[in-house]
Amino acid sequence: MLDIQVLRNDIQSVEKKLESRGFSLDVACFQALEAQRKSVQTRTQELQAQRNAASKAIGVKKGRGEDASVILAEVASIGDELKANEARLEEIQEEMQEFLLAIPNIPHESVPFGLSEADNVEVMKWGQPKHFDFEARDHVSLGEGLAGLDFETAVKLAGSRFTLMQGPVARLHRALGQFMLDLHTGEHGYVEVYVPYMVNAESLRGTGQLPKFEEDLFSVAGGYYLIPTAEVPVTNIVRGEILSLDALPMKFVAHTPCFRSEAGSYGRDMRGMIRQHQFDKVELVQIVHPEKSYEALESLLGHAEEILRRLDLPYRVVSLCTKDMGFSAAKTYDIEVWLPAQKAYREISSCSNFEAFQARRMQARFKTEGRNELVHTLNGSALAVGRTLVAILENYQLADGSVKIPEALYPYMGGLEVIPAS
RNA sequence: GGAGAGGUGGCAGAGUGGUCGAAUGUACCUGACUCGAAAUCAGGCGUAGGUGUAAGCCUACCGUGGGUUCGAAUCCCACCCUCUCCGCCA
Repeated sequence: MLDIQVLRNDIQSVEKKLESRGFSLDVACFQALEAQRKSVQTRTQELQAQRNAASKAIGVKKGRGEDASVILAEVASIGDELKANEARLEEIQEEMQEFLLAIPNIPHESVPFGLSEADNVEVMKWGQPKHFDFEARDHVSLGEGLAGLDFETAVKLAGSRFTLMQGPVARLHRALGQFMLDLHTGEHGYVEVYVPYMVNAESLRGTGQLPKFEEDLFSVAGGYYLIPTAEVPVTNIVRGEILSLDALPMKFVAHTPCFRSEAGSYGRDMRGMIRQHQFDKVELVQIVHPEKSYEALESLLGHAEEILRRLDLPYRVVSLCTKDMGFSAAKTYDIEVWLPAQKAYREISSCSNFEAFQARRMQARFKTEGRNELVHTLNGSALAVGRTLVAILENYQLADGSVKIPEALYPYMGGLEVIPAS
């Protein structure tokens, strides 16, 4: 959510900045609402003050045993107008809230301008895409050859966009989650958290998934939603809190499944486990002082990259352009890993600084001299576990269809160094 | 699932229709005293919003949402949550 004061004072410049992400801000609507709000609110508060004064006077008179019928008659005449004004004010404020909740974040000045994915800017590249002296197979073919990935049975169990993993491949998947958690807690200073996999609507509003993107979520009985990312429960830890200055920065890591309806992506990535309704992810979240958030974004990105380096997987980092960024982000880096079968870099992590956008929705603040200030929030995948598994299968494949285990994972694989083709 | 108790400021804890945004204690901040500290004394100390150049003034908030009333922390209704006991369960 944007600061309403900024909209009041300088809506033109906000409009211009949002244009760069392809969002057209309805300035006239805002100004009309704001004008109404101002007059109705002023009048309402005036009437409330009158009523309060009269009620107080009645109390005083009655306390003395005097007659209060004159004032009572007076205050009765306020009643209807007050009620009407209060009701109207509430309507206007709700409308205003809805309006504000639907506005995306303003891109940071360092974000490249662009109107499509093609305008994303490559920031750096690490490692050499491997070439094989045989035709590289994709993870679906490899996984089935290892008796490790079974999409047909997953369809029977649940439907499309689910995976059944078995044997060493299932173990490799588990190993990856463990490896990532251990690295971030052991070397990068994150506190491991275990969180609910279902959350309420308020949490989703806090991080920006609601009210605009309900169709991307799975909702379940009882008013809960399955989390689309650990970002939601983890970031909402600080919702409604006023933190002490020395509590910052807070750094959390969580390994959770994520559930996404993938509405609107029919036909995209239907093959394999690139795009699933359920996938595991290790998520980093930082709650930081506003002056430190861009520093924090770079370090968080580095923490995610470190996983790929230790696994020796070639990748590149791109800075998303204005149009391609998510709703809540002020700046986003994607990390893309090399997939030999697709001969392309594919997204495996997304690291974003939300500045105060989520904090304002959540009312997450910290105490400074004299007043309370909104924190900045950041998060990033480090990494998407399923896609990392895909990357390992494809990058570590051997000519006979067996797959080597990255050395960093040996301790987690009980000595297994190669998953043999069956 | 059954029975009971309860949700008030950072914490503890009063307040059951009226000058209550809320006593008191404690924590915290400032000042005095002190060589310094402790103790003591004085003052300050919630959040959000409106309005104003400002000082300030005003409004809302006592789990949440409704209702009754001139007036609600206090009365009524619904919901949420916490605790205790019983049952069940990983």
